[in-house]
Amino acid sequence: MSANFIGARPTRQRKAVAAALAEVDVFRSAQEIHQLLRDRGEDVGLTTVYRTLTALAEAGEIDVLRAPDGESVYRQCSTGHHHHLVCRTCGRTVEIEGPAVESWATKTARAHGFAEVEHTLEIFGTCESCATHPPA
Amino acid sequence: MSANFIGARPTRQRKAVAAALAEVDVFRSAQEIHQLLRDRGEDVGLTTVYRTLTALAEAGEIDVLRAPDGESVYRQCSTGHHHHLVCRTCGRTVEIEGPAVESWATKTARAHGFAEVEHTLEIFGTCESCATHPPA
DNA sequence: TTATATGCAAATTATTTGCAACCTT
DNA sequence: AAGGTTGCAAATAATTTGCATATAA
Repeated sequence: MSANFIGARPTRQRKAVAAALAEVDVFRSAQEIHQLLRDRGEDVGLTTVYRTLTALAEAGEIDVLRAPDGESVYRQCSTGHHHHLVCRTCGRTVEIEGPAVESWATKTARAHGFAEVEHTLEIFGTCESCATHPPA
Repeated sequence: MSANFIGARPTRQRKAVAAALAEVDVFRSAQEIHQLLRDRGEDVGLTTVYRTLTALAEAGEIDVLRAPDGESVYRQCSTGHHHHLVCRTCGRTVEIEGPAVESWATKTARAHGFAEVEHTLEIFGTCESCATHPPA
């Protein structure tokens, strides 16, 4: 039904943020996206970038992750439950699934008397490309 | 060899922080620990609490986690690799192990060409006690 | 028109750092 | 005495909020 847009109004700035997210398979922070748009001449206020990302995340259209340094980073992902395999050097991300892990997590939690179980799982490593062509 | 202490000097404030950590099986933020010590009359500067927690974490004596709101929270854990099952209501934490998940994570990452693989995994739920006696 | 969206500036919050005074060895 | 340690105050940094202005419908 709905276009893949945010609220009721696909404004220039919202389209710009959405477009930036659509281009890469890397988790990006609000600050990075803001800078990226600025570099290409698309001026969007930092506040608006934050608001747009928050809205998209709440709508479930993008995934949020906490970078190890505490920044929130965003990425456009496929729908449904999945986890991430992230290159700690270039940030390239692969979506992965692990049905066995899902059931194990739920089972383990229940065994300890926990209900309404959720979990987070991220895998970090160095991707082949980064291992081969180390950064400058 | 080493006592379970931090740097070279077991000062009053470092002991106080270590003691506070030893008392509970809950992840606590620096701010919370600072307040807790203050309440019991053990005055320790917030800066020192931060520094002590950071040092303990780097020494591997405590675990750090990012609370969903971005705060860093700390807890004294057993040594060795493990994960956490955390009650989202009271914060009570159970340490869990999942050998199958470990190998799955590594295998999956390698299959995608990733090396030097690490992972993070936390399970959240509502513990029995909190489900039974809901908070005020 | 009219509610929604934007963006600047100011406020918040968590954490870090400069630096002088202090305490442990 | 000598160097690690402390803590206040100020500095950072990411993110949020107030509010007047601009804009999509």
